[in-house]
Amino acid sequence: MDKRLRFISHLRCFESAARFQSYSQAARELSVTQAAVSQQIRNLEQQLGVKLFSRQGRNMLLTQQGQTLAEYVRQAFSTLSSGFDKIMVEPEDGVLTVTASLSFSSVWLVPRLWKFSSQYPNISVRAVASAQLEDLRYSDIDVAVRQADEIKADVHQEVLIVDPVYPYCSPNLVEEMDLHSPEKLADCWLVEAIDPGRFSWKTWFDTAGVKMQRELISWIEVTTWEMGLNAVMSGHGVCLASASMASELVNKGLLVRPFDIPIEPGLKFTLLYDKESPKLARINIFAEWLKTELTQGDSSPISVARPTEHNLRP
Amino acid sequence: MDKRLRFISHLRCFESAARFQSYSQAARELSVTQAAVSQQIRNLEQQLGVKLFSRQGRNMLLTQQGQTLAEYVRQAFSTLSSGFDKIMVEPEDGVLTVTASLSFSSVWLVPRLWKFSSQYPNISVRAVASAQLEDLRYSDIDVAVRQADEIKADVHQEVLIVDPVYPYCSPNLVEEMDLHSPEKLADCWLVEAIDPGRFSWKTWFDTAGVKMQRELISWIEVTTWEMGLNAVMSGHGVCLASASMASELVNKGLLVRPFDIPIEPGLKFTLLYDKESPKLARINIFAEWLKTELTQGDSSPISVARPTEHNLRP
DNA sequence: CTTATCCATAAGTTTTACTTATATAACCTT
DNA sequence: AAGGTTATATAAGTAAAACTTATGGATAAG
Repeated sequence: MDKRLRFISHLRCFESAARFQSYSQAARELSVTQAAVSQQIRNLEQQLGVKLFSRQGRNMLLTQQGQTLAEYVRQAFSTLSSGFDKIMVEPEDGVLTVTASLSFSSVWLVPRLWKFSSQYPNISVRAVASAQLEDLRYSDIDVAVRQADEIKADVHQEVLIVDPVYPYCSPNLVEEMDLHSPEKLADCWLVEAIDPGRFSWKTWFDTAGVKMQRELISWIEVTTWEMGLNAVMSGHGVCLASASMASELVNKGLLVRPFDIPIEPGLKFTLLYDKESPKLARINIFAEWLKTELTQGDSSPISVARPTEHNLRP
Repeated sequence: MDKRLRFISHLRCFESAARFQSYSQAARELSVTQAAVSQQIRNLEQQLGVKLFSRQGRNMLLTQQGQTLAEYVRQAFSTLSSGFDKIMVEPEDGVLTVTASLSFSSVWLVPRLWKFSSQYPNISVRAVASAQLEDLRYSDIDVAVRQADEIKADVHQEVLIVDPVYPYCSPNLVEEMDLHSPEKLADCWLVEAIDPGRFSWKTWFDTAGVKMQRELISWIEVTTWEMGLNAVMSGHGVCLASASMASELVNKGLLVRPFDIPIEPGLKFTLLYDKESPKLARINIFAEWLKTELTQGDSSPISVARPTEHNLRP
């Protein structure tokens, strides 16, 4: 056993710092402080008796010897990763833990899980609702589905669909309020998220070419898409929602889309998982099913206003 | 950065245990306790979620997955060792620290270092005398020369010579005591080490075919070969010493070998160094010089009794 | 010149890796 | 069968390593 392998744990810091040429960035990657990285590398240099980095202002450049070692370390780490991959593969069958927002979980995912289960009876899906993205690398959660324009996470990301966002309300309200033009919406209660971002009623009215006077409208504020949908389903105003999320309710005749005017680009649905997960086989099956289900789920609305001339849709 | 590399330091225990199929032997190799190895491997198995060993009575057999991982780890470690080798090579020039027994250091090595230095002026040798073999892997000592039949050490060993052991005394004593037959030695003071092992006067007399009566002989006990040589050099009796150690003194006419009857196999001189030392180039130069010097140093004695018929020498 | 960013270092804190002690099982010898 | 030896497993305790926090110095950019 090579005695120099006693310092093997230091090599993680070394390899990361070598790649970034920066201790701070290495520290971020490894989720430790800069000082920890600095000390580990100093320690490694002392033990090996070799100077691996030379400081150039704020950059840590590799010495010739540092470059040589970095190459070998990279190769060794790659070999180890391959070894781990080889022994850590789980079969397709088994449990899969999926996390998504409360809205998506309750409105979309959970109502459809029976479909997945009947198609893949040997895969058991456990749904976990969470407001934030959960850790996918170091926790026991395997897959996440999130709705956001950009997700900062150090895992694999895959856009499933970009879901247009339309107004939705109960069928009764369409008749009751005679909703045949976008302007008429100003007479209704409008349901809006506390922090809607791009998916605000203002954005929609702009898209529809209608001038909105916020102070003349009655507002209902909600914290989740689900709450919005639940509100309008019982006749309380009109809300904005993505087509997929509303599709089940529309299919059941509980909601209609009064105007076929979307906010686009719509709501991005992203699938996230750890590329190094031993459950990759299982995750891939779920991902395919999810993608299919999301794209097929956008069926035509039962009742909808015709497009105006400046907003033609195929 | 592969998150599974967090467990990289556990892989030392794993690889050793895999090779030995024994935690105890791994523990010995790594200089830790069996319990430490057991816990590290249990930890690794838990973290990876993979069973790596299965117990068969007193053996720890690798599972299929354990075997697979062991192969990858071996390969990765080999790559790292190569990397270390590549960056840790020192040039031929520089300092070399040599350890040897007090006797060899003072009687043989130090008096000859000027020869090495003039031949290799860019290599500076530092001689360290020690009663025991020093640690060559984790200390700053590069090379050891020891005299012993068997040396237990986890480093590279190379027999330099097997040096015959003869009686030596001052030239005056040969005349004074008329030492023309081995039997005459019983009338002299005999110098012997406290724990001579194979190199006792009894062994020599047996070799010479002379019956020794210990209680009729006057004894001087010494702790080192050097002390013995110093004693007889000043006329105090006869001591046993290896040819090389005595050669300088013989050449200078300070000692003679009264009888050309050796104890053989003689005293084994072994060179030891760490095969992974960055100073290998330097060590090899020193080793070659040492070997040459030791074999050339066994010159003929100035005054010696002729061999008897049952102890002919070429 | 000021501000921001980066690494180096010392001191303190937390976590990991180790040791010791003991239990259990397997193996060997008489 | 009994007794002794050898091997690993585990719990509790200890020591060492790895980390954090705080601070200083250097550099780069505005």
